[in-house]
Amino acid sequence: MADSPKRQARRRKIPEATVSRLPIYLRSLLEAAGDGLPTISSERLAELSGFNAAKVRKDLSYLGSYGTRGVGYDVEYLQFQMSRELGLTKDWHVVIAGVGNLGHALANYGGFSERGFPVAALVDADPEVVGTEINGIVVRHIDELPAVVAEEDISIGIIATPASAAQEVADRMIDAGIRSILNFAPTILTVPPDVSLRKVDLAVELQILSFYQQRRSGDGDGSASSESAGSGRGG
Amino acid sequence: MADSPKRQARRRKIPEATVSRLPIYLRSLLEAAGDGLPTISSERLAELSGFNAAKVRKDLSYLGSYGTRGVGYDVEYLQFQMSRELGLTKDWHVVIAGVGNLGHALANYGGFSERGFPVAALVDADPEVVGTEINGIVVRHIDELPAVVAEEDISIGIIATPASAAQEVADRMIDAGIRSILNFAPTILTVPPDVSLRKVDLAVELQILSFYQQRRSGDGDGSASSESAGSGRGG
DNA sequence: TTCCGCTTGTTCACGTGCTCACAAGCACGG
DNA sequence: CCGTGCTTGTGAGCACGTGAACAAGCGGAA
Repeated sequence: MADSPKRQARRRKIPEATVSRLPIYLRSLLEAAGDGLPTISSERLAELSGFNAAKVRKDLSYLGSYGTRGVGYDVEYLQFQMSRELGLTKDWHVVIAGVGNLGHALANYGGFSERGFPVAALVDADPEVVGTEINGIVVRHIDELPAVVAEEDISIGIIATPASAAQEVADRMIDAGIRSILNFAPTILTVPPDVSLRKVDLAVELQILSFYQQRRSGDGDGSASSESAGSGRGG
Repeated sequence: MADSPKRQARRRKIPEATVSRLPIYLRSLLEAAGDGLPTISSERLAELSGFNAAKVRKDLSYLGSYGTRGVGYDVEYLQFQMSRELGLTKDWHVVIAGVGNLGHALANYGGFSERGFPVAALVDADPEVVGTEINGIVVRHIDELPAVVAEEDISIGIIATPASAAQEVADRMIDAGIRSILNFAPTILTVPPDVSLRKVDLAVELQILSFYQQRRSGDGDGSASSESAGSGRGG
């Protein structure tokens, strides 16, 4: 399907805040598709995704004019366009570095493959675990990373090592050609500007919750709503 | 130690973006404490935490004037004040709902207790797993949640169930008196405004990485750095 | 005491993101 | 064909977060 030349706004830069919401919209569309309705309004999509309708419309407008006024958005078509934009038309192979508690769980977690991110390899530095098999994948030594990346066509690296090893693992991943890294280790990583880095720190999330709970207990103040998606719509 | 009455800016509301960075600063301070230096400059703290010095100073100023011009911040004192502000002077007991792959891993993950969030209870709906023991904790049935919360003095709930069960589990947690929830299920939860909700969606993080990688491959454009907190930061 | 170097705390200007409000535009009925 | 109802797409104003720049202020040296 060629680009419809209606508007030239296509392919312009999409705000970071919008990008972080696109996956939520996509998930909501999948839900909506189950209802059998051919189209969906921005208001309904807002309900499903936990944002407000105006934000939904503005976000979707960055992708192009895929809606029909008076009707809504074609569910299937929007789903396709969004998948394409997010690069989900192909699978992205993932390597997990560090097969401790967390790495082990991630390797067994089915949610990745389901959503197009199959775990294709596991690496670790401990000779004790190298060679063991998890969920059908044999753990290899981290020294073999460049070979593993090439063989398995890896694009994304997940760091699930202790904090002390994280930076070195990141460096090795980058050397091996990986340009997208998801870091679970509770430490700050430094990467070149052409590498995308995101981090998930479980303890930090709990500490943020702790802050607001503390405030609520201490003050008589009631403002404690957190952030994105899901904060209470009192309805 | 009573509040110094120098400035009345104490106890003012702290921006959400700043709150999400406080745990990072605190972690950096712990690192810095290992160096033995009694004080730390905003520049050094910026280096350790991955932000810039101006942001660090502004963030810290929300907590009060705890620095000394020409010298820096007293590491130990700042650490104490920040812990107090984050509510980390006491342990917060956590219950994990859903003992599947992820819940199991979280229960075994030592990082929580270490940082003041001991996992005090596990609940599940599956009679098959109720009664089994994980990391010294016996899994109880989710119907017992109110009793569990009372007995173990639980303040924070972690949802590690399938998406389909997440909303009901959240409702039950709130009924049981929990006011802080961390959601790992890939779905939008609705909670009353007096409940804090944060979410971690692993697949979403990968999809965001996928977006930037896709862009880099497709376009000749090289802008892809991320580094949000949790929204997100985001961060 | 006075001067000097250093680092904080704060102010200001800017950019990004969010919300509101409404014109544009499509489908459908008469 | 034309009017009506409904929903998108977008422009403008506003709130929030960020970065640079600088005055305020502390400690130490002379």
